[in-house]
Amino acid sequence: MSLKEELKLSKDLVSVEHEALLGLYYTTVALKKHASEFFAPFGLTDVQFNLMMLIKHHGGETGLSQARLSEMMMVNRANVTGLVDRLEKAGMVRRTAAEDRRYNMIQLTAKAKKVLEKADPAYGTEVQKVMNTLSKAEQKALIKACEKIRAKL
Amino acid sequence: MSLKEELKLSKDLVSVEHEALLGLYYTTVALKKHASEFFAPFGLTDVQFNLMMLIKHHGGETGLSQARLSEMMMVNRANVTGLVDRLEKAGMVRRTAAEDRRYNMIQLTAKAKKVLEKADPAYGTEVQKVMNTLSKAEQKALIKACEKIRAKL
DNA sequence: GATGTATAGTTAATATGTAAACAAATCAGT
DNA sequence: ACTGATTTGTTTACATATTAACTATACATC
Repeated sequence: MSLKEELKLSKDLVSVEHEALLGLYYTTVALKKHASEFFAPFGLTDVQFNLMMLIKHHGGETGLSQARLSEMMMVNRANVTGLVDRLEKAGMVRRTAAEDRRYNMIQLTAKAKKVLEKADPAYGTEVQKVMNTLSKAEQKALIKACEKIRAKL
Repeated sequence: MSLKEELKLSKDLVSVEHEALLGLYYTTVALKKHASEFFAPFGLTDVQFNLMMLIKHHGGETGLSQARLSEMMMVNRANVTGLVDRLEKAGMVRRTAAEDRRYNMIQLTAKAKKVLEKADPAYGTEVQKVMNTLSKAEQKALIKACEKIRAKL
């Protein structure tokens, strides 16, 4: 369904460019809401799951520093402080000292690893289900289009 | 540039599906940041601009109710309360009584209309500039792909 | 007309995001 | 070795978003 229909607008959108922009925006909002609902039964938010997945898949033995996490999540350093605070309080990560004493290395706890054992493959399946609405060619075209847009920003 | 490069990942992403999803997500984040910076000189956030544009273009003589705004912005009613509070405090909108006394009809002030006179066309130009990285055909394919994804959610 | 149901807006608690200012630690160049 | 610049993480103040519980109003049906 077109955005115009979904939002019950009486007028057409201004331009195809604008429609494409809003399409991206509203689709991402909808995807985030879907992810939120998906992770609720695991006691996680989508952002918390993302942070934990980054450590699981890219943290190696040491974990990741908060600065590296903020870079990978494309968010401010200050935001990661709060995210790690809440995950630490929930018993999912711990802050560990590094050689360079400016860094906190963030590591997953056993509890987090156990939760991810279930949540990770389940989410993978869910992503497949949603995105396979598009053919492989369409998926690749979407990736390329997004890359072009990001390059222009 | 690929997401893998942008985020400086050492490993490939899990699947094309996942890459497409993350591409959408990170592109929208980048677009929102770009919009934020664009509106800062006007003393507006991107969300505030959006809300005001909806009233300008779809509010007619009466303005829009908060419930209708929440529907068009795909956000919770409770969120609109805060948005309107802040815009009212800034002198950009006013709450007006409707026949049905459950409704607040939100209208633009003269101050808001004056700001939008500049911000609206300037933003239109900016959107063209960013999105015209894609051909019209690519834009339409992007719109279609987004519609298919939203239909699956 | 009374009653039950639905809708609109607000409030409170919480999560996520930003920018700016700060302290502590490290690095670079002399 | 010292000095100045940079980097990391935190704090504060704020904007945006959610859910749940609440009030006020309107509607539907008997």
